[in-house]
Amino acid sequence: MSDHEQPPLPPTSRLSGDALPPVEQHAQQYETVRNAHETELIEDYVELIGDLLRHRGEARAADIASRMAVSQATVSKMIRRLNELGLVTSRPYRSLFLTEEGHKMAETSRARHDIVLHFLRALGVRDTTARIDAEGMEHHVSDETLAIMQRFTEKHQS
Amino acid sequence: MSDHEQPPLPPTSRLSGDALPPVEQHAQQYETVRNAHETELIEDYVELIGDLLRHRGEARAADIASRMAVSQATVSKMIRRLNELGLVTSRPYRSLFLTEEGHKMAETSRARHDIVLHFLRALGVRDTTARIDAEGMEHHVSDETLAIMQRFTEKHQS
DNA sequence: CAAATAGTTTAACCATGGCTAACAATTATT
DNA sequence: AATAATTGTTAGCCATGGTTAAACTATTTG
Repeated sequence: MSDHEQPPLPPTSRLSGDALPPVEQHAQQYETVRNAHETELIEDYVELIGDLLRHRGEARAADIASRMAVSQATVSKMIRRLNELGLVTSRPYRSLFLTEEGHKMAETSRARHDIVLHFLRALGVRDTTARIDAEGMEHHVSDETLAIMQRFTEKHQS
Repeated sequence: MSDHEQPPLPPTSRLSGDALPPVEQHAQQYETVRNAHETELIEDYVELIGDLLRHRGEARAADIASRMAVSQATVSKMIRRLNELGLVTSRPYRSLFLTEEGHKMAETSRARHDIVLHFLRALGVRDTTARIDAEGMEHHVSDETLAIMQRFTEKHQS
């Protein structure tokens, strides 16, 4: 369907029963996933804080806790981490705010999230399902794939 | 804990700058992702063991370690867990084998993995990227989306 | 057959991200 | 203003999934 630059597909378009990828490539796949996992949660928190600020004007720990379905203690601990990472500023009993860097991360995450979500809907996935899938998928979609998803969505939007 | 967010929420499908999903739905999204993470690694190991058995006839800890880019100690520990979970059988210093249940999990994972991978390629994603993305995405794609991906791939396969 | 090498396991450690329970501070109610 | 309720923090616990280093087993080879 896509007449975007067709990548030069390797000679072997492998089917399921095919050879394993070479060790280094295989290893790199798993490494990429592990690295994604490290930043995933951080990004989720930052993205949510950004969303809360945008829509509610403030981001309180209690809201984060209920939206993430996690205890307040967990959120509190996480906020300390985000603070150490220079992503948020927080004064006790006050709303959180994002630093410059945190804001950038939130924007990037939200953009990525939206692209995936809209793509899934354009594909024909039901809204509720699309939201759940997007939440999980967003951290594992490369920029290359993201670009393709975006073009696809634009094209298939009536 | 109680939810003091009362603003009326507009109907679902709107664009990025829009209202947050209702708390329960939002919470469920994150919960689903957390649950996926719990089984993800297990499935990756089992899937890899299945692949090694299929292609190499045996699955040694050393192979798993190098393909996962992880230390042998980590693999050893993980194998113990898989054992406790009734997914593999292992005798010390011998090749691993999958139990009935392990085999089923491996098959399911591989099928899911293949659907995502083929879908990405059909979309126009380059092979190397598709492999990396598929590895990360496979555990976060619902059955509904999976079915849609499969149909898409069949249709767009030239 | 003994020794070297390769493979496997164990022990001890670390960071992460959950949890509960107890406490502290703020805000709301009466 | 006093008290109640909500919100936030801290401390201590647990499981997971990594790590290195050392010990043990199996296999290969001189």
